[in-house]
Amino acid sequence: MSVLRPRTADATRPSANAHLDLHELVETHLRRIDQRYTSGRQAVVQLLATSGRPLSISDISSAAPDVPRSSAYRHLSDLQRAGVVRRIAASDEFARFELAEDLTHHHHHLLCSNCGKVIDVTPSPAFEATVASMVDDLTLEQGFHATSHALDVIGHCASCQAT
Amino acid sequence: MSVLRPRTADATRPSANAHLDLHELVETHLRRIDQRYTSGRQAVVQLLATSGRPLSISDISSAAPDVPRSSAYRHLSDLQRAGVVRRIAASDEFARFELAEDLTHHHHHLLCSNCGKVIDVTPSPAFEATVASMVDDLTLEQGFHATSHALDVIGHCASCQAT
DNA sequence: GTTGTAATGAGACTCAGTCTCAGTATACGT
DNA sequence: ACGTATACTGAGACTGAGTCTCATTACAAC
Ligand SMILES: [Mn+2]
Ligand SMILES: [Mn+2]
Ligand SMILES: [Zn+2]
Ligand SMILES: [Zn+2]
Repeated sequence: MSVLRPRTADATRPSANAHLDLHELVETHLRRIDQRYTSGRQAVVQLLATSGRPLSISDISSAAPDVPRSSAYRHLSDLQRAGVVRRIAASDEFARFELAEDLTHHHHHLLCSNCGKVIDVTPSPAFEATVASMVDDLTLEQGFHATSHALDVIGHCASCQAT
Repeated sequence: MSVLRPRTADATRPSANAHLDLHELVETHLRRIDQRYTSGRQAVVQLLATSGRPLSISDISSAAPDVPRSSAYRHLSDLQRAGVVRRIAASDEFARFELAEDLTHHHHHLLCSNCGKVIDVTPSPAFEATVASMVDDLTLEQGFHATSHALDVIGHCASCQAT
């Protein structure tokens, strides 16, 4: 039983709490590769789930100082192997991490080329349908097998436009 | 006068050779920031111009062993400052470099998540118009000022599908 | 409890990328 | 042609995000 994520479920509303569902799903994913859902991993997943944006290792370290850096790296890598976490490359030198789209929803990123900030944006279904068919076209003649796509918008965030 | 790129122009056809145009354009960009277009920089630009795909430092080093690594890094960084080169993050840990779209044309990338290979693909104008308007939509409500976009398709290249 | 396996923390280590500095090349003014 | 200022270069030291090792600890199963 973890202080970080008390799992005392409210039995009267089995599926009411999205957080419980998320963590149970994560646990399933980990179990599938014979891994346990320990408190350190829970802490990392909890951070990613509530941040609203991809987090760097520094973000994670300062938000959860009790999780050692080397463990945080390993947690993220294990969670990635389990299909729970996705690593993304931002405009700066630091990798960012977010929950896999299977556990959240498909979305894209605005990357600030000045400060490195990454902002989540969710496009309309119509947009996505268009993108998907375009991706098929691009992909076909190269003998390339597409598994996903990423539409990044590069520019300057609101705070960096003051400069 | 460089052995790497003889600039003896054929005066009878002033604009017939695209390579000459490219290098003159690069020189202009460099001059704009008080930089010279030296032979090492020429070698790097020549490689990027003829490769047909983004190159890693290793690619560049093995294709031009006479250019020291530290100089190659510096050339790329200087050329990037001059707006001639663009750095892109692939699926692996290694950065890739390509000529800026101002000097070539707008295009996108297929990233192999297995071997890290990057393939250039050029979408239709209709596609691009769609993407551009979608980008505007995504961007508007965030107070974000977009300067460019990148549509990456992640998957497995033809050679890696045999596995 | 015993045993096998997974997880952890501390810190050594790797290596892509950056920085320093002494020496060299190039442009420009006279 | 010469002097001067500034850009450029190569060698190698250095940085630091990310990885690996290993001794120890937690967990799950029987
Ligand atoms: Mn995201
Ligand atoms: Mn490209
Ligand atoms: Zn910013
Ligand atoms: Zn491949």
